Amino acid sequence: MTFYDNFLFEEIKKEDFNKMMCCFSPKIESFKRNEIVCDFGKNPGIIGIIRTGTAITVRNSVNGNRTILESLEEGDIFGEAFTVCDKLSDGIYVVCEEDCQVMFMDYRSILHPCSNGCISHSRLLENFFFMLARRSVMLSRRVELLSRRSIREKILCYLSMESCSQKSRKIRLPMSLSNLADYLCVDRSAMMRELKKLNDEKIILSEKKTVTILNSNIETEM
Amino acid sequence: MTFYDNFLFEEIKKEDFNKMMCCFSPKIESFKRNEIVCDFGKNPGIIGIIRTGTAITVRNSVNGNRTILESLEEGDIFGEAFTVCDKLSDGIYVVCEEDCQVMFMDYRSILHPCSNGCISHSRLLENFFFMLARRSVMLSRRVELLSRRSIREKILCYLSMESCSQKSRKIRLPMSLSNLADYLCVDRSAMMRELKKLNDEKIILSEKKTVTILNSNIETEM
DNA sequence: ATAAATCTGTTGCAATTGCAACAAAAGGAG
DNA sequence: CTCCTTTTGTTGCAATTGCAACAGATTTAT
Repeated sequence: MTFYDNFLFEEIKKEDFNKMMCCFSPKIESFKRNEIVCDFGKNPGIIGIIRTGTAITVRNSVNGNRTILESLEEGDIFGEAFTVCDKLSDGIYVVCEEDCQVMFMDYRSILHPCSNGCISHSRLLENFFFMLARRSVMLSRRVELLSRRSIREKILCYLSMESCSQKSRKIRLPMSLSNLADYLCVDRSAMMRELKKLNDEKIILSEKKTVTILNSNIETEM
Repeated sequence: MTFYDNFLFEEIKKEDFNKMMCCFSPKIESFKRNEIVCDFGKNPGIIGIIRTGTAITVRNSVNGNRTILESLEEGDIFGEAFTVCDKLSDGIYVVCEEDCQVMFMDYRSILHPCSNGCISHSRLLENFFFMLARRSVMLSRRVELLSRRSIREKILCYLSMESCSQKSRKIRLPMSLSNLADYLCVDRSAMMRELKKLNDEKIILSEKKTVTILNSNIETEM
């Protein structure tokens, strides 16, 4: 997969792409597991696109809690939403999970039509818009999840969402249980305890990274 | 304020606006306090713009918890992020706070250039993009807030954000304390208790809807 | 192959939080 | 002004959650 294959350049001709690249002057870098891809505290206004590999957006607070704000995969875009209040971007990083390659660009070069008058710029804008909309949807789901008041509700909400997107009652967890706890913003051991309870009550059946929803009226319980 | 004055139509000529309105076939409706402006469960794919008044996006879960997902003010746009998984839009409503007037449109009519070939459609798209970006930022902040593990951290995070956007240590709360508790997704009485503690510890000074941050290193405590 | 690191699974205990219930204050409607 | 609704402020108690600390399993690195 090349950067050209990214959804951002969908329906844009190769020559227009190359022309636009000159306007954007993008930087391409590679990262290994656990390396810091981007420190928002130091790079406000930057936009990155994951070409290969995976990464996570995390916040490390001074009292030692690590929170996973987002999971990033091939083709995902990051950065455009942390460009408001510098203070709040502090402690937020993108960290490489599986070795990845990333393209960095400046926020404004996408927004403003290039002086070269690249013909496909409006299409680019539209694509970017779609990506933002998708991101907005993802964030809404996240808020939806985090607004649940108890660990049980968070787990069930998460499973319901995954079940929905995986189109099956049998869900394969896309991350480790430790990371899931960080994602749900709860204590890992407390989450394990709750998972066990849900198993005992025969509401779910979980083994390793596979969870099956047994109780059919989960949606109505949330 | 007319709909034409909305940010969505920034830099779009009045005649182009009128022409586009034919393509969008928008519906304009008025609402009184506590009336349901929109039920996402019944209207997927709809987009609304608040012309006057205020509203909130809430989710009523069957076990009686009410969660405020968003506050909507004049010029705000809602709906575009709840168009994924129908099941999850269930129980989510926009409810009128202060009497308001709303314009409803179809999501797709903005995305796709009208067949009439309205000249300003690309500008409209760009404006819509900005609104989405702003929304994305807002949701990120929300996730940022809700990912805090304790009530104390949530309060301090909220105050820090408000202080940042109000550019002052003396903050005027834009909602009632009851609504703030719903916004932070915590029990109201527990929040009151924590507010009292913060006052006792001289970290904040709160009286009615005015809160002053006394301790200067709040950011580092989160 | 072996060591090191990470992840899973458990538990007791303490702290935080939610719940229920109430009284007082404030705000709106007639 | 007076009633009625909403909001604020409090508290005891029970339930949930986080913390700390393990041991075993699994994965990754050398």
